[in-house]
Amino acid sequence: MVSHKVLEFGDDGYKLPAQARAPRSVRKKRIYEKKIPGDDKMCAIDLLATVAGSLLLESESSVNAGGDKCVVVVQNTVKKEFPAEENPVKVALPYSEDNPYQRSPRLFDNGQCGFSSVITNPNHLLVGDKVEKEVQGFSSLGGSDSCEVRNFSKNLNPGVNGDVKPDIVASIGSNSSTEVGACGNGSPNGSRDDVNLFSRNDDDENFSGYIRPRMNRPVPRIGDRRIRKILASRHWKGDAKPWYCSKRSYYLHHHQRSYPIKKRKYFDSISDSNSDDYRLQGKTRSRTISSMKSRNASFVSRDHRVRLRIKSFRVPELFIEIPETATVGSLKRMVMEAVTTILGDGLRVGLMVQGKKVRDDSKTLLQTGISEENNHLDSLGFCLEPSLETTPQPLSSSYLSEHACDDLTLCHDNALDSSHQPAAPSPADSFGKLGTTDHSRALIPVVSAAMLAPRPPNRKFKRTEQQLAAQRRIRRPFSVTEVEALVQAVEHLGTGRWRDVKVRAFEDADHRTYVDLKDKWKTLVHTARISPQQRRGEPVPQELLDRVLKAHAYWSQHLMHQLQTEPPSSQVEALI
DNA sequence: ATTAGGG
DNA sequence: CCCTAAT
Repeated sequence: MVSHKVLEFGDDGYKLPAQARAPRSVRKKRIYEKKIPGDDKMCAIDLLATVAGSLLLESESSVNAGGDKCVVVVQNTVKKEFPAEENPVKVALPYSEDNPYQRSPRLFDNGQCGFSSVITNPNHLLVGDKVEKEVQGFSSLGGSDSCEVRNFSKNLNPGVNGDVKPDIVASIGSNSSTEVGACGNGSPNGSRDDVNLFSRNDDDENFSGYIRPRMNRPVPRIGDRRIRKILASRHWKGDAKPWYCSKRSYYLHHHQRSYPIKKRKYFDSISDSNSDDYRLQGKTRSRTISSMKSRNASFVSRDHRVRLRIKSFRVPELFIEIPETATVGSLKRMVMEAVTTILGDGLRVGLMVQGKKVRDDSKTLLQTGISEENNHLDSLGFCLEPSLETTPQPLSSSYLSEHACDDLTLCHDNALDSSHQPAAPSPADSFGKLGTTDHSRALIPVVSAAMLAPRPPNRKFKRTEQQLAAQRRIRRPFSVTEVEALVQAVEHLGTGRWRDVKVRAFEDADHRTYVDLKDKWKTLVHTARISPQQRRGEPVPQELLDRVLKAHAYWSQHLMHQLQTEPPSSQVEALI
């Protein structure tokens, strides 16, 4: 097995750090960014089967919560303290004497940092400290060996069938008391044995990536974009060779060293694979997804470098309150229906490595740190999140789903926080309850209108520098080749049509947005105006800088003509 | 979704 | 690169 751990640079000469930020969920996919169909989709049925299968009544206990009901804890949990007044449950629930759901058990979320749902008797309303108490009680059951990862964002409509938006973190491995990822630092080593993950070298492929500005080079159009890219890469490989070595050495000597110490760790942990390599992406991604499709799936395929075995997903912490007189069968049914409801709205998979969400689907596993050598398996975690595609429209829906991931991270930080400040709950997202119409049959989400209000910013969980850094897209200096392509495009299109510039010259460079190009042009103009001594980074040929100034001047004069039309080629020629 | 400009 | 305001 050969692992690419040595620093290497693609033909375009720069290294891509491991933690390139994925597009935030908020960010819309760029229109020119093609999606690979079915990529991050999971079959809800599979998930349901999976989760349902792994649903375990790990600790079961009767808690005298008053009346004739008993409470069952479905999973271990570490108690999260939080101020009662911030407990969303305290918000008055739409319950009244004539509430149609009164006669039915209901299930709701207590608003803890993560998922926790309770099925209570009718007429029983948990409020503030009450919930706090019960939670405390449960936590003792779970012991200290487990930190349950949970986050269950619900979007519920008052009084009617609503949407349940689960954000479930699944555990990897068979150690049922160990959670990995989001909240889970409880048992750092617990999952190791249960996650098989190793890499092998693929002889057939090399993983250098190539930025390939299209410039005027026609690319053979084949249906599959990826294929096209592969061809493009190979095509360029030859062209790029001549300057590969010098580029590489340049970056070794200058760029790597010039990186802030803080960031340099990236380099150490990155694999050699360049994230610009399109070839790698489909493979690893689909592998990860598919491996999660079946419970206890084992992957023994030799065709992939990384093999993951995910024993099962785990449902979030789940509290159930049910009358003692209820039958075991009804309890089972209730749990099943609850899970079904949770999963009903469609899910997608989230990946966490060392407590940090990996949002960028285009990152390779190696870049993410998922490799045999540099594995972070201790903190490798998958979670189920509300599927954005399937996400229903109701008001808070988008809000909740957008922040579901953040909550996980926040939970994690809190779990790690020794000071253990009262964990501010996420008032809105974790709050909700499920009711049943006819005696533990269909679960009907119910929610108060207060839930629909946007969640106030949580100051206690201000994003840390690290988090912000992780969010930030990685810096990718423009290569001379790219600059050349950019200059040429601007010469033709002007400085106000960055979208066109993007399509024209950088369509295949997915990491270059038109904003990036615009910004680069801005800096290019600036660079061209300052003395060579003040310039930093890879030197841009003076010839190009001259063209930059020339084009900039030209288009400054011809703003009116910039509408839609290119200047006569003669002028362009003259421009160049 | 794009553009423009400040940070 | 990020973030925003304005289109």
